[in-house]
Amino acid sequence: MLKFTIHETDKKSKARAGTMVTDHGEIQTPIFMPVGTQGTVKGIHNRELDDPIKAQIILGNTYHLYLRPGIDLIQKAGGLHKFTGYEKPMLTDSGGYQVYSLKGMRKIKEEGVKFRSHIDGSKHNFTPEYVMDIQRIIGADIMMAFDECTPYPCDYKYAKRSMHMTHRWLERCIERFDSTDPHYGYHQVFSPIVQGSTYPDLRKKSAEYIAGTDREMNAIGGLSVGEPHEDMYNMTDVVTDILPKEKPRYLMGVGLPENILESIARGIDMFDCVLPSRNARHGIIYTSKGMMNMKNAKWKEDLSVIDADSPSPSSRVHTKAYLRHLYHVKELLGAQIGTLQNLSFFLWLVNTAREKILEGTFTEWKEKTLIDITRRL
RNA sequence: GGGGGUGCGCCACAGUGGGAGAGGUGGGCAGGACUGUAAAUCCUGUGCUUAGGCUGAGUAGGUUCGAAUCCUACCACCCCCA
Repeated sequence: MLKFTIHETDKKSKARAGTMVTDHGEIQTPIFMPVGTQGTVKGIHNRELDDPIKAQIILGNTYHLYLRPGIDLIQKAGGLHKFTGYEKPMLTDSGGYQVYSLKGMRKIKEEGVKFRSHIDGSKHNFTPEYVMDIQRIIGADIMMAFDECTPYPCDYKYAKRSMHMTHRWLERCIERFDSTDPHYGYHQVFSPIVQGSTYPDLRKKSAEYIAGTDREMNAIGGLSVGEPHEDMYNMTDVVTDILPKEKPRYLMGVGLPENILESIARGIDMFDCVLPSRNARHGIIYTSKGMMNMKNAKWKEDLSVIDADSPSPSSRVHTKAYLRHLYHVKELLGAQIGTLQNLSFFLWLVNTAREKILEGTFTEWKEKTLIDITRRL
């Protein structure tokens, strides 16, 4: 069973600091989960997830791992932990996000989703039941429901219909999940996902429905797909007022550093986002003093270190001019140093938020920190 | 030394071979985007300008109403022969 303990709740916001205990280890919340879609967080090694990043849990993706290397091999290897050598907690996304991002290469029906592989165009059929089976084989500590992530903007009629279908799919996910056992001897948590686009009444309805399924944790999906930040925050607010306080809440796909702080304030415990890792490969560096586009000419001769306060040693040693050079000549080390910097910053951000919640100074710290981290250097 | 070929925009390569094209592709350079990873990716710009235009096809002449295109000389590079 998943144990979740809340140690402290902020007086001026809904922020909380807690601990989740999985069979692969503890997770101190609020937490940011680096995304490792294909069995690796792009650009870095597992041991760097421990040090300097201090990751406590990472993501994998059902759709991608199913296509390559395929579930037979993962099963043969003894699950994704064994296959990758990463023995800390893992969460798998269900492929619901690919229903959204691979639009044009899939067909959504009540029964499930027919995909065309983005690799070779081959046809595949994902049903809620099959996605549960695949995630059992992958063996992540947390399995996500198969949902439809609606795009933005999304008209009310479609959002409502999609939400109801996601709820029906959820029933099927639960039935299959509850009637099957883990393959590898450790517990797997199942998380349902709230949908409802940017409509408060739909979000409320969905949150009530999801809360009613009484699972070990809950997630909010369908946000950070291009809607204004105010909508994202409002929807999160509506939903966290309904989802049970005693269970972890996961806001899927979020986000920018400021999104994370604002969402912690609204009662979110878990985040994931490709932004720090992807942007690192594209030359965007996040620090506690602001963000930099390292490719810009302004850094060409800047021989000061990347970030003197960084948790990542390479950022304290190497200069901005050197990192810019690495990006310019497309050396892989640039992406590596950048990924280490961004992910260790994101983990620093949530860990510090946690400390401040425990100290009772979260809201003041958040307001001050927002000014720093949104600065463009 | 002789013969042949080629020279344009930051670079390379294609293309054109009397009516200009500030044209193509790639790269470089300068910006921008990226939120449960079809992404080490994608997009925009890249002669000057007072925004009307102006200048421009190795250099200098010439022929022509008109030349990147034809002619002459020179320069540079490439190939072949000695």
